[in-house]
Amino acid sequence: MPSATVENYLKCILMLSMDCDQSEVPMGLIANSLGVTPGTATTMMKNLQREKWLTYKSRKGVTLTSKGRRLGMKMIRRHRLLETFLVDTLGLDWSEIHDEAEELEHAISEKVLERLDVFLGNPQYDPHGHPIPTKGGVIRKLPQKNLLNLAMGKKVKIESILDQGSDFLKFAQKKGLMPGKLVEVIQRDEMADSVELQLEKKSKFSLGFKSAEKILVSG
Amino acid sequence: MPSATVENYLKCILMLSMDCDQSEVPMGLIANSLGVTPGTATTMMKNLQREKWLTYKSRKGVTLTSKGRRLGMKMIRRHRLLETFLVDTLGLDWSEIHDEAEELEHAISEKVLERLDVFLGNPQYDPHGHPIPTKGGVIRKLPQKNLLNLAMGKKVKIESILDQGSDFLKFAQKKGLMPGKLVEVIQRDEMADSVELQLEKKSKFSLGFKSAEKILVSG
DNA sequence: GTTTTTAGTTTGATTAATCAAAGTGCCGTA
DNA sequence: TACGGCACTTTGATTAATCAAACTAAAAAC
Repeated sequence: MPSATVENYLKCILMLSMDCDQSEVPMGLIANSLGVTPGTATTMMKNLQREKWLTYKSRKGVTLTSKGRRLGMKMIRRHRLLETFLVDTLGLDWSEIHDEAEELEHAISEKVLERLDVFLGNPQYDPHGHPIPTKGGVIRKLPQKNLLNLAMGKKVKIESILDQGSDFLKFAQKKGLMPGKLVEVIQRDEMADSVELQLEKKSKFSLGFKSAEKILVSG
Repeated sequence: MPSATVENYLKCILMLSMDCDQSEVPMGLIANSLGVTPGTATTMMKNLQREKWLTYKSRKGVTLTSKGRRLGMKMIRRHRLLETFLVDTLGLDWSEIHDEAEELEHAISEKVLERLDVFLGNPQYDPHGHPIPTKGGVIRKLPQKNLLNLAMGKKVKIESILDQGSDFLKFAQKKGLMPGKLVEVIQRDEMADSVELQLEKKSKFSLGFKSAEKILVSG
């Protein structure tokens, strides 16, 4: 059985390889997103390679093996199903569930997870709009469009929020930036580095480029 | 934050002190019930003493401090609420939930636990009939009567099963020995070391003394 | 094409939890 | 009161995960 630490490394590497969209993930990103020193990451990569979770090329980065990808995907599935449970069943706020799921995902067994999946009605997306991988490890793609790269003056539907931080999520909720809501970009100011938004039945407000990029939309 | 290991030691010591009904718990019992060597237990006790979870007297045993008792009780509460959830909500078999809860109890936060408690309707007993401590750490006493020390020829209600082993629980379920069921001891054979039982709408069967002692009853 | 910077690697040490095996204190029996 | 045996303690070693800090390779800047 892989330790919780191993599970975390593999989930992290899989997620990084999914957004960078290239299989070789550099040390720096890994160390940074797990909050460990670069030396720790290097040492760990060698151990993970020894156990065939990934292949490691010195000063290049790592690539998951299929065994590694499978475990990483399993962890994402666990995490997102747990988040869904915490919000839908227990009624927790979507800004406070990430850390809870982060712990529980290492403790829940396959059997309990599959029961939970049935209990929740086989949800496709978690409360933040992130796709939940199937048991077999298949995951839907996220939309490419966001509030920054989008054509102005068109009403679109919010699909997903790419930030797990409690502060950002609290803010997003207050403003109504949640999956399913309709929104229109009514202005874009390159100098001010911000876009102006209009949500249905809400007053206008603006969002910096960096934040706007985190809101994925469709339609 | 105490580690999962510390949580396990304290829960174990509290449970031992509750059934031996004397505060000083000897090393041997602890090492044995946690499956570690005596040396490991001794070393650990010194560390736990350093952090004020208990007091340790060399070659005598340990006594929990109130801080230690509080944590131990919290773990029992978590364990039993989780078992209740696994059976009542997810529909797992009562023989397979102990080990699942054993893992989850270290990962669930206070906040999630209290939500779960509300969701389950503040249950008083877990699926095996064990009392669930309150949030404040108060726990009901188990009945003293069991199928061995009981007067014969009297119909009594099963309250609790004192064995977490999957095999025994599967057997008990098959025979109908579950909390709430009515049972009568119709014979007792000292030589054969067994009692003969009659459950409502079931055929007679017999149980060894050791097993009969594990079935607590009332009435 | 050097030099500087940045990213990554190595090394030596630490902490928590464990074991095996050698050592010790105590209790009961003779 | 001396002896044996059992319960407990000590010691030395191991494993996983981590860090700080010294080191090195490769990429960027000049």
